[in-house]
Amino acid sequence: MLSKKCKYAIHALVYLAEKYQQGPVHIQEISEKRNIPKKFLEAILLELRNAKILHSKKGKGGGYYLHQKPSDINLMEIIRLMHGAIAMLPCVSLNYYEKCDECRSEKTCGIRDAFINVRDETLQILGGSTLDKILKREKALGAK
Amino acid sequence: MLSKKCKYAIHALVYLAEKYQQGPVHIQEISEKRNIPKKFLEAILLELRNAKILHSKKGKGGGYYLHQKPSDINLMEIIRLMHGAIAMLPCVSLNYYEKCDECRSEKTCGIRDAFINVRDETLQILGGSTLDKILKREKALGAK
DNA sequence: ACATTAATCTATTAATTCCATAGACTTTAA
DNA sequence: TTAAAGTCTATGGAATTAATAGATTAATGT
Repeated sequence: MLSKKCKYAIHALVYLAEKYQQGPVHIQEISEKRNIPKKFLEAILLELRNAKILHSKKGKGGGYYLHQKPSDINLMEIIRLMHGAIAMLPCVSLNYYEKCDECRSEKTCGIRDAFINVRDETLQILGGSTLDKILKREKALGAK
Repeated sequence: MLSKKCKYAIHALVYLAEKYQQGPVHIQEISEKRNIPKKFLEAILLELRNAKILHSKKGKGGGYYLHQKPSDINLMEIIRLMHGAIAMLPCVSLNYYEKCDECRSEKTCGIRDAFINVRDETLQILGGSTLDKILKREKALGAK
């Protein structure tokens, strides 16, 4: 299951995608509109900013806004950044690889194979889920 | 990421599949051969037994053994039992459904769709990964 | 009947991760 | 120069996960 942090990040980014090219949006607004604890959201947005997904502007009239186009930001990268590995086992993770300490030999492990397939399918789907697609879908479903 | 408990369960079951129809195997042996803390393993095997995946026999010559054929036990059911939901969001889980409290409306949520696809692909793969296939693969890869 | 073997049950503790909040500091615009 | 808003550091609590300890129960062979 994804962490709250990660879900909050996705919701916040979708919200910002909706306001793309409309100037900075402040934390307070996102926090209220999407029911995310403000202080927690601060930390999340900061991290997204350090990852160059968001830009920010301090002071009056400041706030956060997307650094990239909504069509260039996808769920795969958001999840990797905010949650960590996407794979179900550390030993099949591309970005967060670690040796499974309960395994004897990766070469002869019959279990990894299935999890490699799961990983690849998952990356495929999440990598193709961009913010603009999510937004389009919400509009099609009638979200206000 | 899967919990250790779940990984231990998978390894123990593969070990027992290897000894299928060769009589009860005791906890101690599985624990030693697969580097699983004995006491922790006890609890795991007990749970698998309560779920009718294993049978047990007490006393001298006792131990655990598969209740079903290795071709009838797959990773999907093991994970659901030992780890919980397979979906990445509670609101798209088939067996552990819960409303996402940070979401406003499931009907108009543009995010769920991708996670439903991930879930379905994952179930497909894990559901087809049976103990006997895992064993065959290990033999093919040259595990002793 | 008895001793031994091995699973079962009940508690408890330790470690880790996750979620959330507090408060001081910095930058920017009006 | 004052108010608005992001930035940084630190901390606390809750929940979950991992592991251990000790007593009990059941089956088996002699």
